[in-house]
Amino acid sequence: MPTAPRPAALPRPSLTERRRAETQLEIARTAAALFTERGAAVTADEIARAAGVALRTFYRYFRTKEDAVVPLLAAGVRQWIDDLAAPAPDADAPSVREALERTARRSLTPADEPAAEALHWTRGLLRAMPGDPALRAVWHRVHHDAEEALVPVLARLTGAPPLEVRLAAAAANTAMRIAVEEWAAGDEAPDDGPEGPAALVARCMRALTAGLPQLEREAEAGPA
Amino acid sequence: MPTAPRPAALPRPSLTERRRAETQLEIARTAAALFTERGAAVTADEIARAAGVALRTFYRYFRTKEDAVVPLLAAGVRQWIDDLAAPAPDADAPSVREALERTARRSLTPADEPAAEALHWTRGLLRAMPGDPALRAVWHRVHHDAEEALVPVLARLTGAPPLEVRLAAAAANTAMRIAVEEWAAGDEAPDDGPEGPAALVARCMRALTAGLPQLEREAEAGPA
DNA sequence: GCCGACCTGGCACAGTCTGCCAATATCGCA
DNA sequence: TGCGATATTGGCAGACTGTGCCAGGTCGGC
Repeated sequence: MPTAPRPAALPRPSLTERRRAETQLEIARTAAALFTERGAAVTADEIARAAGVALRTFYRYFRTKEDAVVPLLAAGVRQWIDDLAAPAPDADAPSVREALERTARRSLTPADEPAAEALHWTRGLLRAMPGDPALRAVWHRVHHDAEEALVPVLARLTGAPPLEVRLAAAAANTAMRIAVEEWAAGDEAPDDGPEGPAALVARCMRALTAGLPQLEREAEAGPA
Repeated sequence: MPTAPRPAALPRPSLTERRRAETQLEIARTAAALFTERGAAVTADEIARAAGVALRTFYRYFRTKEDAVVPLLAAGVRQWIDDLAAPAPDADAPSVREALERTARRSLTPADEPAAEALHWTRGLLRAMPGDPALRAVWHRVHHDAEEALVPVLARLTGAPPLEVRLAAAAANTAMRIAVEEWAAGDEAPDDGPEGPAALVARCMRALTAGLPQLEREAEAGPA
């Protein structure tokens, strides 16, 4: 994860560090813009030039061409998990399911400009994915990492045995992924419609953590 | 999907076709062997030479280097979905959940040599994945395709609305993925131990489709 | 025996990604 | 203010990936 995990107590990220972060974000933005409009056809050199850096520099910021969009795609998920991991300040402890749903909602309701921007680019990139397998691979890698990061958090929150924790992490992560995918596939013009991503993720989270009653009904055999 | 979808009613796959399939499987085996022992370091040229074909020929069978192992990784999943899609012959229609669990079990209980071999290589490849992101990407791509293939099948079986169907497909697919991953991570010497993949997938499927009660319990806040 | 379809291999080439070195900017310290 | 330590940047060479193109070989039908 390229986003620096600095101790959060330093008011001065050392100026050089800030420039670095700014450069990285600038490359990410450029890459996202190019990918959304031309798909897999864009070359690493193009991204680098458009972002105003040399090709060699680009590869110092990102290991692969597609990695350039990871900061944008991972922003929401990262905030979600961090939020979930933070001990609830004053709210009396709800069930873990409620905590998952609440934090997921919050992570999909952009609070500041960067969050809104990341969500916007995520939508654009998701729409470009059907035609670009490599881009889809990044999306799945982001969620694979999220699933792994979710495990220790849920282990602490539930105290359940390892396999159950993994399944819970996978279920929660899947709810988040599908909610965002479905939202991005929809065609509401502005970024927030009647069925925004936050509302969707709540429905998905509830369905996946509370069980899928549709599967228990007797199978109504259709025609051959 | 490289595996040819021929009509199943032809006893003669045309000899040339058989040679082709044999060559493809041979390349896949070779690639799996090399990947399991040396990880991402193997080159496409090595795989091709070891399989006895030219580099150019290798790329006629597979679009990318890692794609070479897809026939092995996808075999089980493919059989699972086909089995689920086939109308139950004589058994009285159980719930969809039971059908999912039963077919999943069956797909992880190798019936013939090729199935056992695919499972064996899958295990080896999964163990090589932590050190090889590209290999992990193939694994996730296989499961992404499986999730998509599952949607129409579950739509027919349940008659549920689109979003619920997608969630059910994702849940079932996740159960399968995690069961195999956990089985591969275990250290039972032979291919089948006390907790084989079939038993594991049954547990995972039940947990993910019937709900996760652990998440509903009050969160027992641990120490800060 | 000839012809067309297909598989195969070799070659050239654009693109990806890395190692190495020189030039430049920044920071800490005297 | 000036100097050395450190870090960022860019250019270049090179291995590897993946594709288009063309030539040679095999198998089938006419």
